[in-house]
Amino acid sequence: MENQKRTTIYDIAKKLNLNASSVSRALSGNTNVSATTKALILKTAKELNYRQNSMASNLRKGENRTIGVVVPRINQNYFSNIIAGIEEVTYQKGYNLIICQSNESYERELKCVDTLINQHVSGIFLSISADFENSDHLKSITEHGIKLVQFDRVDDSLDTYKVLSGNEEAAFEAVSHLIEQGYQRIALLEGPQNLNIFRQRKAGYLAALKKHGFPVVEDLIRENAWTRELGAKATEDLLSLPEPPDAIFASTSDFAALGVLDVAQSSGIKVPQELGICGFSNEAFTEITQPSLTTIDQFSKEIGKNVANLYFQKMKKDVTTDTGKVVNIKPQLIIRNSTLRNGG
Amino acid sequence: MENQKRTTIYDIAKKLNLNASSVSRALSGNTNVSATTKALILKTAKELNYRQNSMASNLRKGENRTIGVVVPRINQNYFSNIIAGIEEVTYQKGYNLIICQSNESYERELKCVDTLINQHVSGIFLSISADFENSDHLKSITEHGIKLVQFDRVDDSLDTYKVLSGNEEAAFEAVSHLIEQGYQRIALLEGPQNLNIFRQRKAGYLAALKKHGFPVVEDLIRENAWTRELGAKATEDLLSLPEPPDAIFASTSDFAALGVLDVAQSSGIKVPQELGICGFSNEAFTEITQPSLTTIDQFSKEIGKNVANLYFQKMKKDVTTDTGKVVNIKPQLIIRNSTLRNGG
DNA sequence: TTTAGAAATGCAATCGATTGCTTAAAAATG
DNA sequence: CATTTTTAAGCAATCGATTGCATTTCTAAA
Repeated sequence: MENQKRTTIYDIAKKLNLNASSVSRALSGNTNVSATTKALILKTAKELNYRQNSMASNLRKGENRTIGVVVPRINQNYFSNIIAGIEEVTYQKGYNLIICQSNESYERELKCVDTLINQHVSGIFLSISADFENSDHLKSITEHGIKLVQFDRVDDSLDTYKVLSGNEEAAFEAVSHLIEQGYQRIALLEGPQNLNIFRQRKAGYLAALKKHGFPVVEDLIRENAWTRELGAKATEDLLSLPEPPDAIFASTSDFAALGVLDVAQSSGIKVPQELGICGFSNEAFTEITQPSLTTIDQFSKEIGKNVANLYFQKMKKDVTTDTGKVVNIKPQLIIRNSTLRNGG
Repeated sequence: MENQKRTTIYDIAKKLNLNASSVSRALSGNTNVSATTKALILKTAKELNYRQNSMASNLRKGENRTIGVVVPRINQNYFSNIIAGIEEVTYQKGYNLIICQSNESYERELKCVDTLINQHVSGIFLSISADFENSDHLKSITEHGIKLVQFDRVDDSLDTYKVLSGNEEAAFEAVSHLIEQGYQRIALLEGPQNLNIFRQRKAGYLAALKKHGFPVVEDLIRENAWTRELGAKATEDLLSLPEPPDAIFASTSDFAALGVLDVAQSSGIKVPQELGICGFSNEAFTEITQPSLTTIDQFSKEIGKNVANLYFQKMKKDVTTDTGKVVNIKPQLIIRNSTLRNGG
């Protein structure tokens, strides 16, 4: 059962006293086969349990209806939803997905890309890892004639297809909302600045402060606070300042925001009265916490669909596009109780 | 850039006035090549930006270091963690993963399996979809010489490699715990009975009742309540009974348990005093709800690792195995506030 | 210097499917 | 019935890498 040879078109041909080319034509729905032999071929193919060898077929045809996806982690809601969105489109087109995780490691990202290039996939959809160094491997992708679509965490300097998230505007909106709610000292939890998305979110934060005439207090900006634990740690630090913040924008993730909430609750600080909290990504749990968390929805599944559609060149009408190579999905601020201290 | 031909070993051979076979040997680290030419070949390979065509290589060698994974949904914590676990092992072995979702559709599951067979993957790891009909496609997998590992939702009748979860014991434990806490009328939210895992959980529930001399009340058993909404609906029904339950075991999922909690809170019913709630799967949010939810951890990442290890025949020692083909990962009851009405 | 033995390289078939071209058979036309 | 046209089927090369076997080159021992 292990080592049996699988039936090929030659087996079918031999059994029917035909040439393999006729079998191939019959199976691929080609016209140049008589109806009777075609029926015969199809019948014996089923009998012999024949399956096309797509490796041979792809090799000969020089095409490969397979797309590689590289994400930092698949067990994160945000990314698995994107993948679900991608898959919805590629499935319909009859394309296969090879999904790889970089595990936020640059080295591993390189390896993933390498294997995908060797596999001769026809497209690669990629979101770069946290310890991103340079984009030689991305250039390599296009150099090998493979279509690259970057999404979310992209290298701006490369002229590839991209699906972006309007991080700056979203952060701007979030901070503006906090200001409108009367918060005066708004802290920022920021992510690794080698990733464009975190730079953009910080820019949005700064822009909002500027617009409303608020000073930028360096002490209120904390680096690399993007897990629940790191968020909690940063919050403890912040709250022990002589002039502590009255709101924290966890621009890195909802997990960081949860860490903030943890500390607030254990220190008896009232949210949203004494401390406003805003996260990022609209993870499912943000609706469940007490109080529920204000956050930003990025429409991850939509992002995924757009990535795939961009690949297939079928863009939706209702999205912003620049050069025809870039799609912007506007995120949405979801206002919940963690920042609502006056009626709105 | 699109249609350029990729360099092959023949291009390298031609440039160096060598035969392709030498190039192939040099690149595959074979011994029968002189050190000088080997160095030369490696150098020009890099210059010409050569990448092995794995389709050609696999075709010739008749092997394919690729494994297909079929899951109902990847944007569910439980499954994406399993995949993460699988990937951790397969990555080390230099295997690629092709991940497919059946979206809980039997028809689509068939298609996934079909494509994977055509791709000549060397293994398929699969968890069957909710509207499972029959396992002809699974038989087909092994008939084509592909090693099949089923996990979680498996077809018991097939003699394949399996990683199971001890659902019955877990459910038994959970219900026993509820009984110990003094709950008297324990309701069950059950899932589609065509899936073995839900049958097993029900069996565990019934066994626990029996052992403690509790009657089985049909009215307290509700079918197909496995989303937040359906869980809420079922709870409303249950609570309007003349003799409502004082505990609900949402054996289907934590999402259903969340639905139960929703209704309890909106009807002012105190949890755990007036109503005990227990979920299944230990989703991340169960720790966050107020009160936190008692649930069952299935060690999903562990399951994934074991699936892959079973494929590679390297089993851990600390797990139960039957015939050497089945691995059991014992789940663990996580007791939290939603069922703790006396000190324990 | 000759020659056995080892090392390096070349040759050609192979994996399975596809496809341009040629030939054979059948159908249509005069 | 002869000829042209259409249709069906076969032949053989191809995709790119691998590998058993044959051949050449080199090394070292006689």
